Amino acid sequence: MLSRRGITAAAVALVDARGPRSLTMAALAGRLGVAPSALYNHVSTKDELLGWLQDHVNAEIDASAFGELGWQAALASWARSYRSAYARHPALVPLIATARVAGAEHTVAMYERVAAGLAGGGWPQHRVADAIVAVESFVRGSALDASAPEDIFEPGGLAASAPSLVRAVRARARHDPALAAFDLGLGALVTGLEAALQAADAAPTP
Amino acid sequence: MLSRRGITAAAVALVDARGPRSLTMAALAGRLGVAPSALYNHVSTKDELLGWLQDHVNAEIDASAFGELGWQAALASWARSYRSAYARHPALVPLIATARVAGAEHTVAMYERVAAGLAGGGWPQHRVADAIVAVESFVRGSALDASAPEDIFEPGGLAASAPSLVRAVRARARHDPALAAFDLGLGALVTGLEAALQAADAAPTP
DNA sequence: GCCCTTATATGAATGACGTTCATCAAAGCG
DNA sequence: CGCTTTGATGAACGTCATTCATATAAGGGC
Repeated sequence: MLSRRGITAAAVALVDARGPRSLTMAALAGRLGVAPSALYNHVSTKDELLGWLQDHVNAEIDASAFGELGWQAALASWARSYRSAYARHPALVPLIATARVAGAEHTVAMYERVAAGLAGGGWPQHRVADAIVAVESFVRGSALDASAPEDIFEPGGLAASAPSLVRAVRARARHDPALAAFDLGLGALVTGLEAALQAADAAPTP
Repeated sequence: MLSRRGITAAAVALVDARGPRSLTMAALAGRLGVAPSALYNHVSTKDELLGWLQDHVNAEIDASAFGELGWQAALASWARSYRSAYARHPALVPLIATARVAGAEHTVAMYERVAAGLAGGGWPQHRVADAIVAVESFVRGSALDASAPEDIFEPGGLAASAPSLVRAVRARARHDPALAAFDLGLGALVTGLEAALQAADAAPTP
């Protein structure tokens, strides 16, 4: 029988195997051996299904480092796991990147752990959400970048007008350049957040 | 007569006024006083049109601070302008965030200026692209965040299981929290990148 | 001024796709 | 053993991107 779990798993498998455009209600039903209309007894809309997919991927994110490590290392560990989860399903990224859902079970649980970790690590209450959003924005943007074609920076016919860009792209690391950019940015972000926290401690606002 | 310029302008106006879902080839043609099939004499696919829209928004981004200011301030200025451009068209974000196009005129020109600015500011050639991607990922992620509904963090029925999250959300700035998160993250990113550059200068890699 | 080429608009048609609905079968329960 | 509920079915609908044969108008060479 159909279930949220089974539908979600089939959808993920379908997208992983055949790409984002192949996720149609008909194809999904086919993979489940069922008529398309049968899906609507369990999910009310395709957008809702996309929300399920997002929460399913978010469930793979490991935020357990909070409590074991300092907030800096834990935040970095969370961000890396976050990125890995999306990198494991690159074809899913364009589908779920723009679909943000409130109240999804695993997603809320993840935020809770991060928020508790930051507050416990000394972050002032009114900056916790901002810090989460900042890091999450970076991770999601990086996931988007990693799921894009690799030749994004190729200037094509405009190469002559963009010599510095061409030089920079040529000098880039050949192996997984998206990951190199992520590591650089994540390290910078955590370093900078630590500096911001210390500055705030020195001159606290009521 | 139809032109790329006119089609792009009409599409942007349509999305700004009526939302992303309203951008259909039929609606766009209607706004231009023309039959839908006429559009295909000028644009070969809707995806290509989305690429035009992205380049059009990117054309609004101001990267002129490079050369006038130090790379840190210039990078921050560029990022802020980047975010503003997308914030001016929030309904466009979900349409163009995932559509990355290589070789778009204004986009390449923008990258060129940033790459030249970073290289001129002392960045080693092989890290320039990574720095650009890191900042851009953050900005695009932030744009995605800003275009999402504001109640994303509301845990709904799961509030009882997420006390730290609820506290953090309640303590957030009431006025434009997405901007507060962006400012925190951007400041941190630039600070951290400066530290990374200095560390690289101290121990250079061949 | 006339023909020919080229560029562009048109309207009808096509094939996906998401979604709805009346119908039907099976399972659980008294 | 009948009733109710749950879930599956197949046909239908409306929307959409895209194609194509056709028509029209403009421009250039003679």
